[in-house]
Amino acid sequence: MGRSPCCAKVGLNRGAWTAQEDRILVDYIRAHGEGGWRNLPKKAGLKRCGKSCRLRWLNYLRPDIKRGNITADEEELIIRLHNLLGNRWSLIAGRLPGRTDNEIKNYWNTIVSKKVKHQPKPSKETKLTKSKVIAMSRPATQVVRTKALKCSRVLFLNPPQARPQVMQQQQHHQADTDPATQTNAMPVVKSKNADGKVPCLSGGEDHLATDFDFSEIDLSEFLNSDLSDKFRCFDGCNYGSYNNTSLTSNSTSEQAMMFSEEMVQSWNLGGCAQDQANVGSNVQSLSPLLDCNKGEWLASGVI
DNA sequence: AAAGAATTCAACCGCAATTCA
DNA sequence: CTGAATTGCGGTTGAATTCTT
Repeated sequence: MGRSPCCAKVGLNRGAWTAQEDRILVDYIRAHGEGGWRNLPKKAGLKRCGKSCRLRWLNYLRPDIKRGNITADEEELIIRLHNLLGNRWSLIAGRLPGRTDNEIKNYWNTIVSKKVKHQPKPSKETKLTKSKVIAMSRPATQVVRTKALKCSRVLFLNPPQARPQVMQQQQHHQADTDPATQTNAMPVVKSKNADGKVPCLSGGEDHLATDFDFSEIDLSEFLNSDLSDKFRCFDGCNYGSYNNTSLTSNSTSEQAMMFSEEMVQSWNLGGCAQDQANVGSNVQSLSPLLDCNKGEWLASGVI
């Protein structure tokens, strides 16, 4: 016996939604909340398939939908995320508040893919960030992952130990409460190999930042390679605590984002320009890959 | 101004993943 | 544990709109 259809399609409206249908759907969801899509049309009095109602709500009627053109910053982020994640539109949309997966998918298919296709390879003189170079110089078809993979462990870069000059700045600004100028305590995250045999990506415990060249890591390639399975990630409960953020295996993706962003800010206080660029690029590249679902992490390419 | 071509994007479809009984 | 029901996702379609000739 095959799967039963999501709804009886006979007698249902199809095609573009009318203003009246929109109003009925919005009113119903305001009163009863989201979910129960299968029975929603009958209860709300709509001659629509439940799936259609869900799609209409998520892609168009939701109050937090952002209207207007995609900005240049958003486009850059889309390109970078697509380079890392492939056509996983919902994950990409999750990093662009107010944008829907459908919108981003359409935008990519109509605008960005053409731009990337016709993008000339950057010359040595062209000043581009590492992420831009990665995004623009690779074919869009390199990463093809149609579904997120669930993993039980997560790859995480071992942050460098605090540099002396950063520690001084940090003490200097300790009483500063202005968020625009506030500096944060350096994160101290120790790698811990469970059996001591599997190498940690950072190169081992107490590895100094100066000994570790972030520029040698191409995170997206790493995550998509067989190597990713051979490296051990942090297996302790606590990946690090920092300011008010503690990153654990139970952290939400928002906390992971905040954590990585704070680390970038903090690292950017010290080190040479190249260090800052490399660290920022790698950590920011990593954060979109992190997602949390009931304590289990999702990461592209790491199983 | 009109016709055809090209583009855009909302909506649909089928399948996979997840939840539920 | 199993199978059905439900939800979510990405690919595709086609009507509406815009552009070009």
